[in-house]
Amino acid sequence: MPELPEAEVIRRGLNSVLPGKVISSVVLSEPRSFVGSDDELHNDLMGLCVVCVERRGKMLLVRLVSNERVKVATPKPCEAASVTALEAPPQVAGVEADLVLLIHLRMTGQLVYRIPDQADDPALSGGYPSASLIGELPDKSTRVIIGFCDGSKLYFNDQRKFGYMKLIAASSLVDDDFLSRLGPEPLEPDFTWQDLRTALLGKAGKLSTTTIKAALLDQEKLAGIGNIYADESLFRAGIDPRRSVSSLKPKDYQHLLVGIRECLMQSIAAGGSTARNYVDALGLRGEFLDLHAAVYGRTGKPCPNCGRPIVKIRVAGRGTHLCEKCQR
DNA sequence: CTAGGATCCTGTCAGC
DNA sequence: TGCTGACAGGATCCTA
Repeated sequence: MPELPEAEVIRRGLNSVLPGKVISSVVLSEPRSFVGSDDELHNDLMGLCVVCVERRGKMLLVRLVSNERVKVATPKPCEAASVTALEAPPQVAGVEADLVLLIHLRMTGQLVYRIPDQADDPALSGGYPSASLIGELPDKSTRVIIGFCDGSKLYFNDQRKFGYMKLIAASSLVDDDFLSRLGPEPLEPDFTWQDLRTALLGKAGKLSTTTIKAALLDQEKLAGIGNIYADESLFRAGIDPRRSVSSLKPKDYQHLLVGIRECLMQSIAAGGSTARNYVDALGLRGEFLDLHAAVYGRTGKPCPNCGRPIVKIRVAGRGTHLCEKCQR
């Protein structure tokens, strides 16, 4: 399911094609997929020009300016070590982006960018893996279609309608219910294991009885980790997901931070991951689960470390995979 | 403060 | 073959 690495892979893909494009049409076939559609807010997208695409946790942010005549700055190249979003708002011809299209894919959302009559150009697509990534669009999972002046289109598909788009003023980003409560980014270069411990212990501090699995999934404590990377990170760190955050030693948090970073970076490099065929923003199949997953989706298969069967249990209301020998 | 469950929604799959 | 129920899990909301 789309987590931080999937969002980042999509962000990089879209950021390589969208900047400079002017929105010429918006088709909304599922009102609940666009927050504020009752007010026909989506009509405000018309005529806006894309500045850049950023990411915060699992959320994508498409920055837009209303003046379509402005010259768009060249998007910054992506650097593996720096995937930070919400940096200083980009300047376009001296004007800050004034609107932001927020996109959260939740569980089954996907974004597909298509250029008609250009079979040579690979379609950009990413998110939840389903045939809609490579099939004819729109289809029955298509919720929003954003058309651009050059004829290209961005499809927002979402089988289960949990994801959403939302248009807000750039100045209101700090007030957004979701964004304003998000925890720190684990891939921030200066994010230390002490920061990780402080974040996961939360408000209750050393008295917290929350399980480490629940804490990792809590976006207010740490941004971007979902079920797959929580399980994989804990395996790499050798930590039992049922342990409480307060029982973990400094060494555990050191190992955990390394595990989290390794998982996320490997997945981004592999083009993301999902339970089935994952197609990244360049139309390639993501390979994280195939190549690097040790426990997720491997119930009953041998632990790559000790050979004992991976077990699946329930922790924090989620399916949780672990090796009971290697994780203590 | 926390845990746990239900909720949103649809597609898939196991079992009968 | 076709039905039924369980399951998938991101985030929110409610109850205990």
